[in-house]
Amino acid sequence: MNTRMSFNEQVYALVRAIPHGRVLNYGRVAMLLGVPHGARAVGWALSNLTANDRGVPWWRVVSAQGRVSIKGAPESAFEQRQRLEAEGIVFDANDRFNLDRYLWTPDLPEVEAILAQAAGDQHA
DNA sequence: CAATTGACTTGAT
DNA sequence: TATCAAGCCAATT
Repeated sequence: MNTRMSFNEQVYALVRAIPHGRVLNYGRVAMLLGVPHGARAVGWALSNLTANDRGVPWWRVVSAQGRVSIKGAPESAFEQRQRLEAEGIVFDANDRFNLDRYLWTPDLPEVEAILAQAAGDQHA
């Protein structure tokens, strides 16, 4: 076996595991995947999400500053905010929220299990 | 194989 | 606190 998932696929697998009402910033996703400075790569991966990848809660991935960040698509940014608010996340007057309060902090073993299972499903 | 592109981050101003 | 410039990375061309 050892069907290695591409970085993008690993990103999708991890994002899929983010619990309802919790969030993860781009940099942390990269870090959990073993790439400490791959934040931009994570953004690139999510920007390439298509209708086929539905099921990936992309709105739970935010900036390290506690704000939504979708360039060139104000509508999508608004949609992201609405989805987050629907899950209980409260924004302040500056369109920001306390990241530490909603940040998902999975254990490393947990992350590995998630990736391993995703890789397995893909194989099957 | 080099250049380009982005839903990022951080440190300096 | 708000801006700006430089790093950093995977995927695409």
